[in-house]
Amino acid sequence: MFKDLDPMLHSQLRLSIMSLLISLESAEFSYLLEQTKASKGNLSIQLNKLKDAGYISIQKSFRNNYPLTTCKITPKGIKAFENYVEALSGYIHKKKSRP
Amino acid sequence: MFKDLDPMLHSQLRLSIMSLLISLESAEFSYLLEQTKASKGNLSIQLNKLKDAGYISIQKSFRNNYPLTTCKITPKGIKAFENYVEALSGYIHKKKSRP
DNA sequence: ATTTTTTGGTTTATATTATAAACTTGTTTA
DNA sequence: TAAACAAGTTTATAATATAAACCAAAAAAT
Repeated sequence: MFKDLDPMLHSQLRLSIMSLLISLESAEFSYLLEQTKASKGNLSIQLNKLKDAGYISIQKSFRNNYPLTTCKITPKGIKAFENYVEALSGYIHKKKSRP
Repeated sequence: MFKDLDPMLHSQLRLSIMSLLISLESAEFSYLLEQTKASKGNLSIQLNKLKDAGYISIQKSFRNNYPLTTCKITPKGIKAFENYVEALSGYIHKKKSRP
């Protein structure tokens, strides 16, 4: 009846991150921070979880002497996102008209 | 950018329950148990949370001498479900085509 | 007729999560 | 050179989901 929802994506912040990354070539930590309005700590944690799941890759470098964290979605991440959307659709059908 | 997802509905089991109730006039505890494949304890807890939130009403009665718990979605619950679906749609747009 | 099992749940305890607060390391500005 | 800022990370806490254990009444078995 109801397909299981991937717990890695069934989180508001992680879903927001994936939603952004799926339509961007890559995104910086600070950009994700702005867009999601998460706290830095929470964002850091959730990015690492997504990385550990293999859903994103994280590249660390420097820009103007400051650390720069850049994230990309992986093919596995794209697949997982598409699966999640597919599974969700089984839950969110609209209300049936009543007598 | 991203609307907040109502935490009361952003739970696999509670969303399943609401998804069932939105297209049924009412449903018994045992029916929800079958359909959601949840444990009885978990179902009991989540039904009470939905009731406390005003999203469903719970009617307790007896049938063949046994207790019978019957649930209905409320107008508030219908509205909340519709809002949730609306908010979600902002997250689950499909992948943009890449170069 | 009394022990055992089943029905239909509820309560309590535990494991997992999400989140914010505090901290770190290095850089720039006053 | 001390204070403020950048860009995160780590630690602690609060909230959640879930299952295990429990309970009361009814029915079935002995």
